[in-house]
This record gives sequence, C-alpha cells and structure tokens, in this order.
Amino acid sequence: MKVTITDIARIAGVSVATVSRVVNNKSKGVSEETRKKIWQLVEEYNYQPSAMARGLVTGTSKIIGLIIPDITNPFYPVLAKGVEDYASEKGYHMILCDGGNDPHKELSYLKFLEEHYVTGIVYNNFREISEETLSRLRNSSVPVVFVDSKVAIPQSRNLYIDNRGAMAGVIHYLYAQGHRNIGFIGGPDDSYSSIERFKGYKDALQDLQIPFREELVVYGEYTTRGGSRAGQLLLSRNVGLTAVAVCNDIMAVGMYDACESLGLTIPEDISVVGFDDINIARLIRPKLTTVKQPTYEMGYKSANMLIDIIEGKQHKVGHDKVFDTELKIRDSVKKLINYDRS
Amino acid sequence: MKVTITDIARIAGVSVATVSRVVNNKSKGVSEETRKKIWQLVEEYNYQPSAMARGLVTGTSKIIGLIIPDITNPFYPVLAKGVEDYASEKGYHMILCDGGNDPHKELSYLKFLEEHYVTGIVYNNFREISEETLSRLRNSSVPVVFVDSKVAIPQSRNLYIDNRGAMAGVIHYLYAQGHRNIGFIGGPDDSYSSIERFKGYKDALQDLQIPFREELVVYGEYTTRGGSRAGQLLLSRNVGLTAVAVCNDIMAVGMYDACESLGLTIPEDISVVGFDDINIARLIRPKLTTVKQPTYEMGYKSANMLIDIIEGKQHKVGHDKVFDTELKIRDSVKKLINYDRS
DNA sequence: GACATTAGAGTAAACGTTTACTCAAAAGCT
DNA sequence: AGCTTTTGAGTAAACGTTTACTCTAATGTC
Repeated sequence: MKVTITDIARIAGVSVATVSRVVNNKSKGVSEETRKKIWQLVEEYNYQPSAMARGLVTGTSKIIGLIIPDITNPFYPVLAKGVEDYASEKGYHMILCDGGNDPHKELSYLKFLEEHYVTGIVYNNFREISEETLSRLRNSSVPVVFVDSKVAIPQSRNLYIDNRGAMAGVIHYLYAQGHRNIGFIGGPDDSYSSIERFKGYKDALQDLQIPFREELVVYGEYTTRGGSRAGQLLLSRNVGLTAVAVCNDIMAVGMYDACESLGLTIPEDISVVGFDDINIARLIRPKLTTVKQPTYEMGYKSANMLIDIIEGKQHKVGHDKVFDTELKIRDSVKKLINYDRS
Repeated sequence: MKVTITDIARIAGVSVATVSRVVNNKSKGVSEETRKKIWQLVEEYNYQPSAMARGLVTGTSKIIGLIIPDITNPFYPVLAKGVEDYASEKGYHMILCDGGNDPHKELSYLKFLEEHYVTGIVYNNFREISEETLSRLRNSSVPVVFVDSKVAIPQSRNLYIDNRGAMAGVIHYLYAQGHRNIGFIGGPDDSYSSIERFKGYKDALQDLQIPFREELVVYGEYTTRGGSRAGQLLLSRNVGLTAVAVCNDIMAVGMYDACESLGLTIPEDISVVGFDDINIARLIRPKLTTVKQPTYEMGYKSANMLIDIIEGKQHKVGHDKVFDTELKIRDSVKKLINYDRS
C-alpha cells in the first residue's frame, strides 16, 4: 500500500499541513526538531508525494515537454540531451514526444502534455506546423520555445541558426574551390530549414552571377533513403555537376550511396557538402565537409529560455536567439585547380 | 481559464457523472441523445480532462516509462521508437528517461515515474543496476520489463538476445576466415552485455582449442572514444593480432579511428567485427561486419509484453523472450588464405 | 507590565475527476 | 394489472495534496 501524507502526519503526531511544509521546504512555520523528525519518517516509510494530487491543487508541474518529429534522426538525440541536461539541472523533468512526422500524433501529444499540466514546451518540427496545432498552441497558456523555426505567437520565443546565410556560405566556399555547376538537394518542400537553405543557395548564385538552373535542384525526404533517391535522380540528369550542396547530413549520406551505386567517387568525380555535422559526418569516408550546428547548445539554451520564461526571468531584450554555425572543412570537396579564372 | 467537467455539465444541464460517463465511453447509463450533445460541447469548449484529477482518483495512468542510459548512443533511439510505436498503438504514452549513465539520475527518474503513477516501465541499463534502484523496483507494484539484462524480480519479465552465443559465433566466423590471433574489446566491466559477450569469446576459444591470452583483451566505455582508446591500447601491445571482435558498433567505429591514426588499414592489416548493427555500420568504409540485433523489434515487443502484463493478458508460458541475432557479413574482415591449415 | 509581534502548528476548503449508490420512470413479464 | 428488470441519470464520497486562515503561546518592545 502506498504511504500518503496523512500516514506520515498520523505517525509523527502532527497535521498534514506540517508535513507538507517540511516536504516542500517551506522556510516558515516548522521547528527544526519537527522538521528532522518528519524527514526521518519520510525516509523510513519511503514516502513519495503524489504528483497527481500536487498537480491537481497547484495546477502545474515541474515537467517540460519536448516535441520532435523523429528521434531516429541523429540530430534529435543530441538536441534532446541538451534540453534534458538543462532541465534536470533546474529540477525539471522532460517528457520526450516523438511526433513521428505525423500531425495527428503530434496533436495527440500536445493534448497529452496539456492534460498533464506541463509548464512549458520546446517544440521542433521541420515541417510546417499544422493549423490545428498552431491554434492550440496559440490558445494555450503554456510557454513555448520553437527551435529552428520562426513562429510568432505571443507566449513564445524562437531559437534558430541563420540557415540562409550558412547555405550561402557553403556555395561561396564551393565557388572558391573552383566549382561553377553546383547542385542542390533539398528536404521536404514545407520544411522551414530546407526553404531557408534553398534561399541561401539562390542568394549565393545571384551574388556570384551564376544563373540559376532548375534542373540542378531536387528534393527528397530528410532521410538517408531520401538523399539517395534525390542524388540518383540528380546525377542521372547528366547536367555536368561538379558539386552538390545537400540540405542535411543524413541526406548527404544517402548521396554517398547514390554515388557509389553509380560508380562515382567523392570528391574526385563530385564534391558533396552536408549540413548539421552529425556524428556520422566525420566517420564516413571521405569525411564529410558540412555546416556545424551547435545542436547540443541549442537544446540546452532552449530549455534555458523556456525555464526563464516559466520562472518569470524573461530577458527584456532580444527575444529570439540566433546561433552561429561553422563550416567544417573535411575531405568531401575537391579543389578544381584547372578552372578557367574569369 | 481552463474548462472543467463541471462547466460542461452545467452548460449541458446534466450532472458531472454523466459527462464523465460520456467522455470515458462507458457503454451504459447515457442516452444516445445526451451523448451527442455532450460530445458537441466538449468539442466546442475544447474540454480536456485533467490527467491529474483523473490519476488521483484512479491511482493509475496510461503512461509507461522507458529508462535508458544514453539516448545519444544510436542503439537507443531505435529501441525507443519501437516502444513508443507499440505504446501509442495501444493508447499509451511513453515518457523517455535518459539516466545519463548516472545511478542518481536514474533513481530520480524512477521516483518521478512512480510519483506520476506510471503503469509500467521498460528498463534498460547496460551497467549493473544499483542496489537501491533494484530494491525500489522490487518493492514497487509497477510491472517492469527488462531489456537486455536478466533480472529476476517478481513483477518483471526479461527480454534479451543470446549475447554469449552470438559472440561465440563471431569468433567461429573469424576462425573460419583463417584468423587465430583474435583480440577482444569489451565494454564497461559491469555491463551485462559485455560480460556475456566476453563469455562467448572464451567459449569459442575453448571450442577451437585456442589458448586464452589475457593481453588480447581490453575494456573501455561504450562510446566511440572508449573504442578508440581501447583500440590504441590493444594495438600498441604488438601482440600479432589479425582480428578483433569489438563489443559494440560505436566502439568498433572508435577502433576504425585508432587504426587510422596508427596507419593501419582495415581489413588488410586487421579485421574488425562489431555488434548491434546500428545504421552507421553500413555507412562507414569498409562497411562493418557486425551482429545484427533486432533493436526496433525488441523495443516493440517489450512494450507489448509490458502492456500485456498491465492489462492482465499475461502469457502463461515462456516468461522471457529471447531474440535471434544475425551476423551481417560486410567488408571489415579479411580472409587469410595463407594460413597454415592444421 | 501591557501590548504587539512572531513562531509553530492546526483546520478545512479547494483542485477536477471517477464511481458506488440511489432513485424514478419506463419497459418487460406473466 | 401487478410485479420485476432495465435505463438514464443524479448524489456525494473519495483520491492526496497545498494553502489561506486561524489560533495559542512565546518572545520582544517601550
């Protein structure tokens, strides 16, 4: 049988209020002596307060939710670790919700979190957020921090990297290495990050006065298979590519597969650049040149922002936080020395 | 303001009991007409039952907990996905707890789960379970399913692979390829899987009448870095190794690093076999020969077993479930053709 | 020494559900 | 027609806390 606060109170010969005060470390109203006695009893009987009863009366909890689309994508465990680490430093627990890229499931998780009085939510979804989810979020009173998307609702903050600029940087780098025919493999077409990165691609082309060619770009799912399919399609077009910028690392890995199955070597036959710098990037051969995102830090910081909002320590200025990225130059890009300099 | 069951009852002109019956789909006691009206109101006012109030009175929840040591280890996201998929099929939610390989944190999560009236727990920890955790588990009334460890407590079931046999199989395979000097890189020395796999290693040596040599085995953390360090140590001993069996894939990846930094090529200079068959195994070059675990299925099945226990559908026979493994032969093992056959 | 403050503790309402009981009306039986 | 059963619904207790109030005795102040 579970031991309750009433049991402890009875055994200690005090009221439940006193026990409650002790257990919650209220500074007032209990003598040191009584405190000690009660703690001892708590230990002895292994009393654990019911989170349900507590939540019911306080209307809140020490739980934050993390909603992500796919834990199987190596980007997310790292993000989750960041969130969880900060949260647990502050005495919060984290509930991880894998929406599985399914708007219904995501919505059901959102309900679940609300029903459990979570105090805040860190939200990431690379796809566009469904109208229903968004309106629920908007009408709910729980603060939300969006990672890597820009959603403007009152109680929320955003936290992201400069996707557009970073991708432009990639193209400039490839250009500097002598590449002129640069392809682009994008993610799902409603993906915020993919859209932004594509803009960066076009920005750079314009800057460099390279005409944009539709046939050099192709889209796919944010998975290895998606990258592989997209890569094969792109390569099969025979458009004289010397390099391709891929929208994320797991797709880039798929690109490696595509090249291998078509008998092409990286970087001799074609150069590849990824995005994210997941672990795998430096493990595959050739090591993948990619844009490093501070994934762990983003998770950590997003929990930080969220808990600050929760506890009313909202930063006055700079509601959003933009993280820096870094181009990690490794072995998947070839320098084209013979390129005719203009 | 949150809308409660009382609000709905008032608006509908019925008692809260009736609303409760409708919302919980109780088959009896409410006319179709009333049902319809209430559902409509629920929609309209976006009524969400308080999980806290409900949990408080029922003393239970539709939540299962998954405790793992490190979500960053690519084995676990897949396991988690399996658990989560089955759970959500059955209308349960999953709380993922990353114990971070820290007994204190793990214990704190366990308390957290209990306080929240979770109905069951899927538990994995590659290290030995701390005495405190174990006793808490033993005295608690929530059913537990242990994945990949063999813990005998009443309310629990175990679910694992034949680590010992599988590793023996690896050694036999290496032997068949002509290898005689086979090293072993193990995980943490209190890790169940590592211990079992080491037994398999010794079993095979004995079967094959190869004398066991202490200097061919070395241990490390279950991380890439751990594998790399262990690999360097082992290689630096100059003991004439031709092959090494590594206790898991991320350590094997570390072994790749070690070889590279020492200027050795796999498999020409040394053959490597891993364990787990995580995604990375087929992405690194040379592709890693490894033992495939049905990770997703294990997660899925463990949730299945757990929920069966919870719902009283306990299988009569065969309390434990053993999964098959499969040796995935890829490119990291060289056949030694010149070996003197005896 | 009279009064005000404070420390230590108790009382009881409130949180939002579920559910065992109760009850009246309607429906079934013979 | 008189009985029993079923149906639709309401009443109220219970779940385990927190917390605003209240109360008493001790301590402090002038």
